[in-house]
Amino acid sequence: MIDDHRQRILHAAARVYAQHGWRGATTRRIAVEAGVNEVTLFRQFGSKDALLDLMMHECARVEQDATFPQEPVDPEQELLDWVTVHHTALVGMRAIVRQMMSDADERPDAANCATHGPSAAMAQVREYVVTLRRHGWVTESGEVSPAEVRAAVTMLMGAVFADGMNRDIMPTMFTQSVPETLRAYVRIFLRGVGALREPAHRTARTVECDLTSTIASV
Amino acid sequence: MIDDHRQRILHAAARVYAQHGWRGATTRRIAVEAGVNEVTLFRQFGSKDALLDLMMHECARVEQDATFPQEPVDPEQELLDWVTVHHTALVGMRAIVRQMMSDADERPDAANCATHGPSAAMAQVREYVVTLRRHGWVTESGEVSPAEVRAAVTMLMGAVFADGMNRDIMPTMFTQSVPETLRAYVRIFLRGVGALREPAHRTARTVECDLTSTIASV
DNA sequence: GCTTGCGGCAAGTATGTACTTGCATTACCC
DNA sequence: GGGTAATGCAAGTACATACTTGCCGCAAGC
Repeated sequence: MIDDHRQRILHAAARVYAQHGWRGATTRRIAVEAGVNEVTLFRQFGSKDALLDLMMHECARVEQDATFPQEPVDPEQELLDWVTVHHTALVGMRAIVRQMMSDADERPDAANCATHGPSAAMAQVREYVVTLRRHGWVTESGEVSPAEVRAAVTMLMGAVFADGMNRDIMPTMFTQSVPETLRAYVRIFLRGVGALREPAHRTARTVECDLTSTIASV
Repeated sequence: MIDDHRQRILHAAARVYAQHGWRGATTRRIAVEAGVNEVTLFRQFGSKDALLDLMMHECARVEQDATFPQEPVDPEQELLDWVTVHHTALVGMRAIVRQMMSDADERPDAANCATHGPSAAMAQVREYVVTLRRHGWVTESGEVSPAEVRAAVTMLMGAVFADGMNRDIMPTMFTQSVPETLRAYVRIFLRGVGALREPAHRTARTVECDLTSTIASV
């Protein structure tokens, strides 16, 4: 197959780029990594820049298949599952994302590629929060402003992003395991947006924010 | 002054490195940026690697002077002030931090340098949370586990980090202004750790997590 | 069987980069 | 005024990188 070579080169380019960045991803290194002759690389893609541009666009086309249910049943678990999928994906791509972020100045395409995934994910969570509200899981009363709900989504995404990106190089900042931490992120997020254990219109129960103990103490 | 030259070169190296990374920070570019002859650079520092290593260590020595009060009075405002200082500092350093994170693989020193600041900041917040608890601002009852409090600190730091690092290249993820967003982060954090509006031992009042409306509805 | 296209191989070109050397200039200290 | 140390300048060395060219082998299609 002809495309076999092209794919192998593209994947090799991604690996080398993830490790060494744009300048460090030399045609020689990519060729060695792909197990092909360096000249083949130029014959197939024209130039190093064209190859790396193509690699980046292919990279941006990768789609997440994590979705939220139309009808929320257990928000904490659903959010945790979703966050776990994205965290795992991010950890797998963190090296390449780091390179893209540092190359964003000189290669605008890199920024676009790195931005694509997170933006789509963000939109998903925002939509899920709307669903939660529609189903009565998120309180509508003035206690939590809509602006704060939006910021909460940003906060959750930012925390997951920072966790996935930095956990390996800043071990002192992450003393707990990934699942434990992610669950805490989700719980704090839900508490932050005033999500209830049960939809408000079904049963008027206590707030997730552990009203039980508080009310008991009052 | 002799050191005038050294300082100018070091600062120029930092600027060039922030924009182009290790490989892109060529001795020629640094020399032009510093307004000195390229040879001077070698005579002063020996080699490019020695110069950049020194620059990084100087960079890591920069200390934050933001502190928390011994006696918390208004946790939301105190945290907001602190977070704002760090966010501003991070935004000012985001270019160089991005480069350090992507160079972490090849230059371990870069990782150390980039890690130093955040680690110290993290420790400060952790300590402040302990202070809050000691002064009765953070509930001790089982509603929020200590593990979750620790994760909340990580979450807050991660969100601030991600905000400072990504706001410029992912504008779609940040629809609100910086002060607005930071305040929301802090409020969600406080709600997440179960911080009260008033210390528990002074007045048994409602929880920040808007118990007022909830209790009223019960 | 012959063409056609693709890939490997060897060599070469042009440019950039790190770093060196030798010499002239300048400024400061005694 | 002379010695000394730092700097600028011009040139050069050694190596890496992006990219080209020409030749050869090979496998598939007609």
